[in-house]
Amino acid sequence: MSSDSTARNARPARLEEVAELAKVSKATAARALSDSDLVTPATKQRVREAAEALNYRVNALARAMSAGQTKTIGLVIADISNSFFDLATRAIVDTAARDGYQVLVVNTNESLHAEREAIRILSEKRVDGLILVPCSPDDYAHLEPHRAPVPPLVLVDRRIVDLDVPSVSTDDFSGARDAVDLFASRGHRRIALVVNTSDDRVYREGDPRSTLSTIYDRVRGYHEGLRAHGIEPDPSLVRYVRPEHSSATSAITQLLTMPDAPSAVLTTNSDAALAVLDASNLNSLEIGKDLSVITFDDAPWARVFRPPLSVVQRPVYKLGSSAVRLLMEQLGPEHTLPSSVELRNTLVDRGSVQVVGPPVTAQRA
Amino acid sequence: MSSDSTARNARPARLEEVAELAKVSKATAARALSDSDLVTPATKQRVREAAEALNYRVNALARAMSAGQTKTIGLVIADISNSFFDLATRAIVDTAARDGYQVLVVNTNESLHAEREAIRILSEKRVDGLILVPCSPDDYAHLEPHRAPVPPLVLVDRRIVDLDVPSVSTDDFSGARDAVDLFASRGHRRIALVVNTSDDRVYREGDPRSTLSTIYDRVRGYHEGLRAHGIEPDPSLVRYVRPEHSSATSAITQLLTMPDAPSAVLTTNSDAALAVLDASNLNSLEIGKDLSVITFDDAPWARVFRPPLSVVQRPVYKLGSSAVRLLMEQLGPEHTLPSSVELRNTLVDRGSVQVVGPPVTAQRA
DNA sequence: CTGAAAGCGCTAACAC
DNA sequence: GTGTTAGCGCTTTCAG
Repeated sequence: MSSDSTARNARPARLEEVAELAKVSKATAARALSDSDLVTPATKQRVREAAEALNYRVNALARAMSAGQTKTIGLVIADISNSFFDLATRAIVDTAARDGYQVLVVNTNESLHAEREAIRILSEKRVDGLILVPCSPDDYAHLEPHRAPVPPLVLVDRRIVDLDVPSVSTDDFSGARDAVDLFASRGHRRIALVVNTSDDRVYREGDPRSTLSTIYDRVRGYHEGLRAHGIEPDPSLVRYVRPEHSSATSAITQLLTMPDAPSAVLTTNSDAALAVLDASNLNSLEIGKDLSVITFDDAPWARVFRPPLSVVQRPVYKLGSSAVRLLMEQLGPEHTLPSSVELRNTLVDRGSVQVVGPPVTAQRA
Repeated sequence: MSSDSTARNARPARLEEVAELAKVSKATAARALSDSDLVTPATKQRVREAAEALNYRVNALARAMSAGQTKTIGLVIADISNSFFDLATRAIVDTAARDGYQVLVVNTNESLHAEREAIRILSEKRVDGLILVPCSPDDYAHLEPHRAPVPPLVLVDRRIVDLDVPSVSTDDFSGARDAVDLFASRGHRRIALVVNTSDDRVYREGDPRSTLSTIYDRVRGYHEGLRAHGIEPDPSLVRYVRPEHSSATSAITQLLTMPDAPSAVLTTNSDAALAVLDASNLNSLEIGKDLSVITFDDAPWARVFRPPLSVVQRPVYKLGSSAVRLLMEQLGPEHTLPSSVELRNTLVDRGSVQVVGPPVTAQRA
């Protein structure tokens, strides 16, 4: 039944063939298909029918070559399957589609080498722009607009202090501070912080260039929260755990079973929270009773858990869609370099923070 | 400090410029960069240095035009942010990268129209192949190799009965049957099935063409499980809920509070499980005690939940990587059309299925 | 309103 | 070994 012109493996029809069938030139055919005013309605009609008959599809490669744009953006993400990045990915894919762009996704798995490779490949494929979750706070030579041939760029989630590139992030300093404030106002004094990261470097006060910005902000916010309540920071209450669930669980077990163990834990993402819940189970600690918990990121299970988990809700979808918006501004005719955006987090107190003493109010500086 | 040739917005260097700088022809330059044997080591060196100096990046578009392949595959997925598809996406992106392919991702949000558009766009962009989670079991004219100019195709997760295209799926019939078998062997007789789908159509026995294959298989497996234990199917125990959490929760509340309510529930994915847990909370039903639960898909939170959830574990990562493998076989020099693959599920009994009567063994037909 | 032709940057077949 | 050249399929002046 199928005509040869459309059979499998048949080279798809070219514009020239459409033009021939419609008995016009390539130029006219092209104009007709792009609905140009310079073409007679009758001619347009003939061309459209010819295209339809041949099942014509423009070759976007050829178009991109002459037009100078691919209508494709690159997304370089640190870990797609992270419960946070997957929603962001979706936001980016959907938002970009609305603007007529498709998204070429590369996963770096938090490897700097992979990041460099990804950028090279996406540059070669001539993406019109790039959205990137950088994996290092201080190794960014490959991102410098003036050194490498990098397409217009937007950073998501993590900022890079010395790099003059627009970024979209969330106000994690306030998020962490507010979480600690909630703990302290309910009487907690031994408040732990579990930082989930595959990066080895730890927070160093006043040195935002050596830790991922998300981590830096959260640790700083944590300290600020303690300070506001006159609580002396105890380094042993801050733990860095790797993303692998098992290693995180054992590190946290150690935290929860140490002498003078914390009564409250703030975790930097929902995977770390799961590790805390797991460790609590293993050590027969009841959440919301023996141990209070707040986590960054409102995973779908957080509100269903018993007790429902209190969280620092980050506007993940908006993070992604804003990134696309910033990129589109750069791609627009204005060619403006947009300024960075910091979105607000929301502390949602659901039930995993118990009262252990009389209400306490912070003494903000 | 930056030379003009590499400054921002400067058109990236072309092969011709590299050739000029190295004082050779384009052809030689091209051969040198692809490390061909036909070039003197000395010449190679010169060309490489020239390329380096100009920060040369091949234009993959131009290469694709003459080479006839883009080294890009398209991924058309029904819902990226679904806890199941995000891992599959990652598997596909990672596996493809290992074969030197990048992935252009499009989300259809379960819309047939979006699916058709996605395929058109990806065809235009000349992807070498396509991995697709189809959103309809019976509307597939746009997927027919002999009707439309569709690139080599592999279906993931969902099969289409009458469409001769390789697919990768999991053995969900057995998964559902085994789950019901476990329930029944522990004495459950009122066993419900909660099907999470955005498709309106319901299961019709013997009609695998009108329901998504994943749903068809699971309902059939559920029935088979009941049959093996001599339990009469009760239509009121099978509920179709839409993905939106709130509507799912209310539908499930209705199920759990009806007269002669089920003592066990099997859910077709982890989102549905969350809705069941939520509804249980709202109605003060304790999981593993008042209500037994098994769910498809081993979400990260399932084993941390109390009691830990028993699940039908699907090999999600392998689902994705197998899809890439099947696609690569089609793209290979052999041009073989691989046969479909069905991966095995694993029933993991963790603790959300209680014993309500004496042990019972199935009477398999 | 329509057509002819010059690129876009690369690869590969064919000369030398 | 290296150079020349003809496409790949489209868009877009520039002529008419």
